[in-house]
Amino acid sequence: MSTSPLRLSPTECTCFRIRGAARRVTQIYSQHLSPTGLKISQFSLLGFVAAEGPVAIGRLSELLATDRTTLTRNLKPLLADGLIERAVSGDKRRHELAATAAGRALFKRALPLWAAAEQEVRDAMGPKLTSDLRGALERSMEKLAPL
Amino acid sequence: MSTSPLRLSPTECTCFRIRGAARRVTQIYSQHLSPTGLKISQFSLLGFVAAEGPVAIGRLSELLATDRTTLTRNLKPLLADGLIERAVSGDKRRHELAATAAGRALFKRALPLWAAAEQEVRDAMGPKLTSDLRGALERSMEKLAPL
DNA sequence: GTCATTTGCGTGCATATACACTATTCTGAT
DNA sequence: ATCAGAATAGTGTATATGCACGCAAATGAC
Repeated sequence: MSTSPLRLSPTECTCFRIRGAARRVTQIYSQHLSPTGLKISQFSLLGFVAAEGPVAIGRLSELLATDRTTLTRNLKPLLADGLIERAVSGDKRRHELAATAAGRALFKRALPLWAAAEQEVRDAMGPKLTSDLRGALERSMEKLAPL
Repeated sequence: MSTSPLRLSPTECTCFRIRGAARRVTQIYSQHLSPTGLKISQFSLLGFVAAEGPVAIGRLSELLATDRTTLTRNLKPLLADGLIERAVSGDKRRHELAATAAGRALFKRALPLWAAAEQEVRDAMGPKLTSDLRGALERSMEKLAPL
């Protein structure tokens, strides 16, 4: 079910564009979050673990749309810093993850900094573009979800 | 010049969303480009170097909206594979980069694979969402450009 | 109960990303 | 001519990303 023909110009590459935008946005959030020592990925990861209670890596992988093995490594600094802890459940293969008290406290401290980053982006782009971008991203993720 | 108040839900984080979409889109392009041995970043990098003729890293950094030091490392495999070569110009600080014949040939071979990836994304998302997303990304990059 | 299969994870390897810092070269003021 | 400062690029360190592969535990067919 092919659509219209494509203008062959790698400068217009959707992948290039979205990666560039991701880099730029990441920088903005990183600057705001830097006082906490958390990277934006760690902030998201910690937030999901805190919200989902004890959760296995495989489940997190689905929630975050991130490769399982990537999460294994991204968890390392958070485990080392005592922000997240693991426990084994009945199924000894499964490694349940939960936020520690320190982890929840740090996330709470980071929340306003995250909000400031979000606001900076919103202020720079304006409310319409902000909502357009988020809508397009959300719909794209639905359409592009792996089988 | 603050806009409307913000709903405090990291699940709705713009950065999280755009990074997730970038991951997914990157996977699609990578699969298509894999026969060439080029990653999508390398494809873009090679394309820009080929198009811009001899170009310095600092200039590439602006064109690609990527940190200069990131480019230094991303160039390594391309230099090692003889796809790009460096030369010193009059200014001995500046390292001019140019695509080799092999580099241009490989890029030419990669182009249809890139186009297929672009088409797959377009087919999955439909023409309207594709154009909406690209428009939003383009405008976002303008608004978020660093000072 | 046994064993092939499935499931859940971690590792090895390679690339991508960027901040802080360093080294070299050029430029302009004196 | 000299030298302070700007311009250009690389390195050290740390995280992010995912594919191929291997390992152990659970499951199901018999």
